[in-house]
Amino acid sequence: MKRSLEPIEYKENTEALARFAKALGHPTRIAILKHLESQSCCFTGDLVEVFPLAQSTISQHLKELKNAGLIQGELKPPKIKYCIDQENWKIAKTLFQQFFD
Amino acid sequence: MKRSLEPIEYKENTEALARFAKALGHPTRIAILKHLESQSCCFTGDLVEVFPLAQSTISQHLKELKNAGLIQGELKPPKIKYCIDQENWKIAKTLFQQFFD
DNA sequence: AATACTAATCGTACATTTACGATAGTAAAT
DNA sequence: ATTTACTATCGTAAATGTACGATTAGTATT
Repeated sequence: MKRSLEPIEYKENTEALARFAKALGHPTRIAILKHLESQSCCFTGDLVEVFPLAQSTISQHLKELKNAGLIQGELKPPKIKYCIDQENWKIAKTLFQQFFD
Repeated sequence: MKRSLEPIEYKENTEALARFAKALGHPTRIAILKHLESQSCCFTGDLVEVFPLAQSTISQHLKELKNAGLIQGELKPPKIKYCIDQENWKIAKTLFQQFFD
């Protein structure tokens, strides 16, 4: 490829919205977030039982959601309790609201 | 890979939301949609002038947005006028609203 | 019929994503 | 100090995404 270096500069909100959207761009991650919303929190193991996916795959999806800032993990040894990151959740919500008018 | 065949079945709304989110998961496509919202409509050529991307790349992004149902193209020879697909736009808006409560 | 204009599609290269099993890490309990 | 329980990370394979230039296709206009 001859991918143009010096990547395009978009407005910060555009980049942020795209990042959130990308994180939401897989049904498993949507389902995980819905689950977190209803349960308010849960452990990795809970999800592994709910979804027919390998533990490592679930963990990978959780990592992406965490990187996007949509969830946060709290050490509850030997488990890890994942919750919605309320602050960023609100930001994402606002961005999508604004975007759709 | 040993990708598990027989893909997971999610609720229709979950799949739909993920599809929309995936289409929104790139800053260029967000920017294109914002442009369409402000102009209400535009031609492919307009976008090629606005973004420092090859014409084929823009066309590719438009195709994805069209496949996701977010935009629709109207033949206006020799150009093609793209507009937001209001019906699906409303559906997407509702899905995101519901998702974020 | 030939030309001009616009946009889609093709072919290609590299990056990223998604999935898996296997392994490593961490903290409590024995 | 070992063992146990849970989760992250590594390594890998295949699919998908993103970008480009070149080509093709479609629709007036000449």
